Amino acid sequence: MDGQDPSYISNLPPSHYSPMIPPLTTDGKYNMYDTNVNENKPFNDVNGMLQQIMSIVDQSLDEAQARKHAFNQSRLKPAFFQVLCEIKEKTAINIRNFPEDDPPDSQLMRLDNMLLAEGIAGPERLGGSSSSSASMNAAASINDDSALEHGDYRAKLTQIRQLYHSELEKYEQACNDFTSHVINLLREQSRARPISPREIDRMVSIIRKKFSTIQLQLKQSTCEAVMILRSRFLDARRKRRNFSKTATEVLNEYFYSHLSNPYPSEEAKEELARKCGISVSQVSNWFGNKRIRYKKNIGKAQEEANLYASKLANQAAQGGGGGMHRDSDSPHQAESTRKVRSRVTK
DNA sequence: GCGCATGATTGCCC
DNA sequence: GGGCAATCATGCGC
Repeated sequence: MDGQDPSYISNLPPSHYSPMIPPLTTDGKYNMYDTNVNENKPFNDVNGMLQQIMSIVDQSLDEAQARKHAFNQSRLKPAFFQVLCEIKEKTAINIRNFPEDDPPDSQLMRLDNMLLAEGIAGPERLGGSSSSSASMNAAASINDDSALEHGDYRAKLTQIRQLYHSELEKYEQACNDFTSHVINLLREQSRARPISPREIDRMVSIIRKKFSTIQLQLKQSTCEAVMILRSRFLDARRKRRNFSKTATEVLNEYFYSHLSNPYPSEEAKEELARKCGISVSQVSNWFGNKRIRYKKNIGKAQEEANLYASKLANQAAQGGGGGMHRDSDSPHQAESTRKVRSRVTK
């Protein structure tokens, strides 16, 4: 197979392309004296026909329509059509020259994946990005300012999503309109010149490819907008906010009640994060800072340790407790402190 | 405005 | 990858 469109072969009857061909006479020739044909029309000789076709663009719409109708009725049209088929075959202006389908665009796939991950493409979900919403929720719950920032972020993300979908819809509509317009045009033209259905399909795929390039640009700029929004949000988060008093108390209670080993497990960090309304990494930061600053200022830390120790003792006496497991209750506090001190001064 | 407190970041080590 | 240490940047009380 040489890739040639099987429906486009020069020895096929012209009727293969056009249903508007006049009927054949008994001897196999076209009826040149069809009663429907106006004998006064200039399409009755080849030269006149060519001149009329060449000048059709200079005519008004009505005149051109009338001329087209006259051409379609002409006795010479089948022969003319046959000639065009042969010319087309000889000059190889046919399907074999079309390139094969391109492989899926990796850039497009990347953009699609990103838009999906950010919650821009795909089904709408509350809270926007799944990847970032968890940390944002944690950060946002700590105070009203960041809650506002988070709400603002989500609102802007929703705005981007809506804009993206409305633009996408517009492009798809325009693509469909343009495609059907071209299909109609080619079908209309196929009455006068050889255009196979496969060639029309090819043209449709070319148009769709052009429109997908526009969509690619839309996806690209949407991704950029999301990235900018995200970096702005993260910048805003970088502005330090002190933890709430309760959060600091919860963290300190854990720290001083685990002085012998102030290294919360991943589970403990998660529980502390949940209790304090902060993220796990913020808990890690806090403990990192606390350990270092405790070591650096052991005197002041000792006072604080005693404070929390007596607090915990009171809680224990009342049958309460912090709710989290402690490895050192108040009677052992001094011992724990000593352990840490020895660890510090090693 | 200044100084301290404190959360976050960075670079290094294990 | 977690922890440490230094540092940055901001909050906050005075």
